[in-house]
Amino acid sequence: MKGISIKDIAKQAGVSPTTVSFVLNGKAKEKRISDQVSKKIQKIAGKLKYKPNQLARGLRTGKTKTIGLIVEDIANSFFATLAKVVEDEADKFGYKVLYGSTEDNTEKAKGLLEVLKYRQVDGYIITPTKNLDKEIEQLQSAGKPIVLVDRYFPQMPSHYVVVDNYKGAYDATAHLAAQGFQKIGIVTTTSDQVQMKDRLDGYADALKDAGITYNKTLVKKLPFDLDKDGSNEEIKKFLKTSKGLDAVFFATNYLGIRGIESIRNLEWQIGKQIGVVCFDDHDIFRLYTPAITCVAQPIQEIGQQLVNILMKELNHPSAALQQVVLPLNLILRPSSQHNG
Amino acid sequence: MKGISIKDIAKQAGVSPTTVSFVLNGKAKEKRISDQVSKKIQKIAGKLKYKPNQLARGLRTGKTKTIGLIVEDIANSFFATLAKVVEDEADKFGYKVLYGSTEDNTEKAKGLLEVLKYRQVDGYIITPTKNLDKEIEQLQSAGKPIVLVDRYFPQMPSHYVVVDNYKGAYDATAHLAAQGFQKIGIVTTTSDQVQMKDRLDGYADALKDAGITYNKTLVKKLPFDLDKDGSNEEIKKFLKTSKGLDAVFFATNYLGIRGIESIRNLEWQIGKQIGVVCFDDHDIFRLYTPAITCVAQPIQEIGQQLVNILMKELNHPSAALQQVVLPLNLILRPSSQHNG
DNA sequence: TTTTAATGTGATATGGATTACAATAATTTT
DNA sequence: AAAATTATTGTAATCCATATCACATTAAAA
Repeated sequence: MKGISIKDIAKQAGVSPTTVSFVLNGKAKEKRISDQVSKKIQKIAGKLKYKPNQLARGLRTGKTKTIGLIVEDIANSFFATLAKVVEDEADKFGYKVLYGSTEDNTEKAKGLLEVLKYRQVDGYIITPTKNLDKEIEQLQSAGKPIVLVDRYFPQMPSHYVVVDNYKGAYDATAHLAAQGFQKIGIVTTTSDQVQMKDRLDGYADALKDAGITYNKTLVKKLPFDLDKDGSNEEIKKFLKTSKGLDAVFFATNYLGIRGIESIRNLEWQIGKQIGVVCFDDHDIFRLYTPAITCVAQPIQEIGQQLVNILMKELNHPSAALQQVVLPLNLILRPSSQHNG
Repeated sequence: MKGISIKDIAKQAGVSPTTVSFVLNGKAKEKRISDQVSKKIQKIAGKLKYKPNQLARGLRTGKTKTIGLIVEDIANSFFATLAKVVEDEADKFGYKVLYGSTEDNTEKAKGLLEVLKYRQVDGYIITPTKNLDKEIEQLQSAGKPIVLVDRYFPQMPSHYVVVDNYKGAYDATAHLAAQGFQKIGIVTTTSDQVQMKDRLDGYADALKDAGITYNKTLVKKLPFDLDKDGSNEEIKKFLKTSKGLDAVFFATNYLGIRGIESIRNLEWQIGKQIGVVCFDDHDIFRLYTPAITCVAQPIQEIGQQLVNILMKELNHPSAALQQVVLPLNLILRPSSQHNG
């Protein structure tokens, strides 16, 4: 029932707890513990299957070997997959993960940060919400390593791993234009954070470069917390009232999923009546008929980079900012073929 | 940088740490601390924004206010959604969640249990793998509350929250039969754990009750760790070589997703050439053309029950076993309409 | 031979909260 | 007025690992 403590080992080995601690923490050489004693302690620890009490160790050292993962929504396939990668990678370093979803709500995010803070996680991987920069800066200046993901604050120095949202959106839109679509709309979120802003900019610039005039009425913004049915209504209304609209770019995976549903409700033929491209891949996009062209994020790579950067910062904090922008992959499928 | 400790409050209030502890833990009355002192302490604690150090508290009390969540695969939408519900529910009680994925691998599961154990989580929610019963029993007899989910060990007493797999599979299969399908196959996993066994039994009994002979060659079992491409090959082979097969029941959501992909690769028309029903709902099933009939799990309810039972056991351990079997909901869609 | 240095290990304080027990002051009882 | 209660609060031990400093012993250097 009770755990084996360092004292138990010390008693059995006939040495002091200090010596045991040194040996088990690999400081035997440094602290000049004799090989004899060292081996004896190792052996006893092995026999008793000693596992250090992480609470006690954490209390003393201030390190909990735990990282906090704050995502927008763990139920979203992108973040769920990311969580899995992060879990696996962190495990390689002996770290566990405490997670939380913000629902894109700043108050909820602040709450999560606070809980994680007084649970003393060693470092954070955060998908920040709007206005979370102050809290993040506070943590940073308290010496806590933080790596942002999916988005960041342009005016605030920080480590981050993001994707090239601008280019992704640009490529997606340019592709639609190249296919001959003329009136290309975008369904995005009301968020004015950098990742959405970049996507919108990419969309706008691609239009411009294709000689198509940017038309404000073809930009539909939906709030994150609008539910499925509400979104569907809004999207349907947008599609119906945008006369001549022949293609849409959905700026997130869940908007894409809702978009497909809306288009289906309207009984429009994707590919024939309306071209579709979506940001972020998803099983649905691959399997839908017709399959949906998308801009795929390298989730595996994102997760690995996140954890690697965090571990580096935990072990050898450096002044240099690690800012990674990963390329996206435009996957062509029938949904964006004109007259397909 | 440093946190506010109980000592800081004690100093400011001019009392001992003991008194502060009593007051902040709501034991003021019980320990007969005067209202005056009590209020003063509360006020100071509020002003300093005191947050107890969970490590220290955990070390002393043995309670970490953390629960371990072990799922099969956090990237799977069912488990991801469940994780979110569990997170939200646990939060209501002030608990945080440490999670891990087993990949249906017993060794990995054992590793997770061990890590969670020496991290001293207070309780567990576990999707057990095969042969994990011994480890679970050990934890139970060490007094750790455990609630199993999705599956359990029939010969081992434990708390659990599962769904009525037998009836779900029965209803799904019976529905196919009622629609006039004659040669109904099932694609399931090689797992012989109870949830899969029940699904297979439900399938078999429904066939029998419909006067259809159970045909062993119409049962295709795939190992969990077979990758997407491998599964697709196997499923295609199965579909092609089962002469006269006119409907399939996929026993898990990921098998269903792969099944749809396989059928699509074969260029068969779901609904027309082959009826399809799947266990577990998914965005894809709702949106696919034709939409896929499925047996939907009440994820919200599952998560709530899990956390509620766990909290009850954490606070007032009882001898009674909480064993919840939730009903499933057969959602009819075009994929299972004969000649549809 | 004496001093200095190296070697190997232990005693103790620390981190922060909880709790068994002790202690003091205030009140009531006899 | 002395004794017995009761009301309030404090002291110190505890959970366990770790870091600092100290100490004893032996070997090397002066």
